[in-house]
Amino acid sequence: MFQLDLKSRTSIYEQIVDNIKELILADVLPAESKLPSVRELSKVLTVNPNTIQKAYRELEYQGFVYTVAGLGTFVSAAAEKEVDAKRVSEVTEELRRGIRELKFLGMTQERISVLLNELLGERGDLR
Amino acid sequence: MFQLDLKSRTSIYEQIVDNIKELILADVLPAESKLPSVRELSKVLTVNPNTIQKAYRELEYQGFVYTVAGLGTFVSAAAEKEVDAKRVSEVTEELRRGIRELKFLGMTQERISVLLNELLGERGDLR
Amino acid sequence: MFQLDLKSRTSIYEQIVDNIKELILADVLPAESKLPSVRELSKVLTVNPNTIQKAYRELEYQGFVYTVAGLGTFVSAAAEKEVDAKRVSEVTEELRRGIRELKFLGMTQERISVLLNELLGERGDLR
Amino acid sequence: MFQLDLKSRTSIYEQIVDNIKELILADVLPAESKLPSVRELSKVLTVNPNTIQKAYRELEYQGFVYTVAGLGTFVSAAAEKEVDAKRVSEVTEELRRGIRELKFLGMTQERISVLLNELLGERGDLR
DNA sequence: GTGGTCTAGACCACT
DNA sequence: GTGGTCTAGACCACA
Repeated sequence: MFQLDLKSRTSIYEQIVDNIKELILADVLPAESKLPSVRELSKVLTVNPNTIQKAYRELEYQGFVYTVAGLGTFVSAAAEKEVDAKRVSEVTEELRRGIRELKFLGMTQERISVLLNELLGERGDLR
Repeated sequence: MFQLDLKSRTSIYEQIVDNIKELILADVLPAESKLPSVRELSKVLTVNPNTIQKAYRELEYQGFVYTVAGLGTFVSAAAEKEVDAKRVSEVTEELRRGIRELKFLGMTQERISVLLNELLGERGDLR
Repeated sequence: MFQLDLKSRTSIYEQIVDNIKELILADVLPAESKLPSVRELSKVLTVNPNTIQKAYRELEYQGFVYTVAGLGTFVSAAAEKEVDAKRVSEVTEELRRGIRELKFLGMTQERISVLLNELLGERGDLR
Repeated sequence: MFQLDLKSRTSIYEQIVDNIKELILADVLPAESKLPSVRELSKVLTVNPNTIQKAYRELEYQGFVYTVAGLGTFVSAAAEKEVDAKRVSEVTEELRRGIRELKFLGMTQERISVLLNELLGERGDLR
């Protein structure tokens, strides 16, 4: 399904949240499709079930999935996709900092540009 | 100098790191200028000296400042050394996350591309 | 595991760093093996947990171990990443000092050269 | 005379000691020649006089110089140059560690060899 | 004065 | 259980 990077400093449950969000947005997991059960995903990723639980709860809180007791967890229909202007400007600020830091570290503008295009292109099939 | 948000989920020392990096990158703290002493900043921010020191140490690891015991902590000259590959890959990872999140938030690849080019152009005279 | 010399002029956390590096380099602690937990080692060495953590953090900075919060600290695989230029230049500096000191001590350049070649040859099968 | 590297983590007085030892061993400062006065060197290096004092005291302790009150500090006649076997083996151990670490960091044996020859050659005119 | 280290002990988040 | 952060307060070495 996807891979975890244990060496990353982002916590495991957050990585799971991010990856599943990505899969949903890329339509690999379409609306109303069923997510793997907690136990199942727990085995696949060799991760503690509690950690999966936490990730699913977070996804639910963020409105990406909903849970039906006894049946499983399902992808929500796309509805809440208004662009959150506030969050956008926050992330923009983060990107600004990152780019500034790359300049500070001595990368030329050209190399940064190449890098950004690569990053943008990754899984760039989101339309 | 700047303010801390004690309610924030980012730790105090990280906030200090971020803020000081910001000041350095914006050239408010120019190269070779002296940072406030650990004890001084500790008083100003009403934060334990150990916490300040942790922040300063982190800034040193990231190459933003250098320390002379008995004298103080000073801003490093930008990019005076070889490009720090490790730090670059860390920042790259941050940018990757940011770009991904903009996609989450519903921005099209094209709009993101425009945004990135704007950001890259700012103060583009660093070359 | 190893012993500390409280009378030494090198700080406790540095001694811990050095000792663990030694164990890793000698493959006593192989890649992916788990280090003792902070609290555990803290008890064994009768040293404050903060001190152990400082040592572990330093080892992480130097690329010898990685940390997963909630799981533990693990030995990194050797040279899995790009050669860390920063760390290399630090070690180079240490070597420079060592060679200089041998000259101080009266060894001729030729004898030093022989010595270095011997050292380089040891376990030369790493290539 | 020589330069200090404030960014180095070795303390200033230690750098001074090392540099002067080097000058003595390279015979730039021959036996019985006079060292610059504390005040003089203090100005040249823009360093606190106390720091110079400390360096001179250390050099005296190590037998490299002697001080005549009111006259100045002078280089000792070379006498104590028996190779200190114990110290040699300590330094050798440090070099062994450093070389092992470079291997760990992914440098090939050949590159290390080149590096060591460079280091050995620096100021290699010690005979 | 400066930074650096260490302890004791508390609290939090993640697995 | 794991690591991570923070405080309060002490002591040391260097400039």
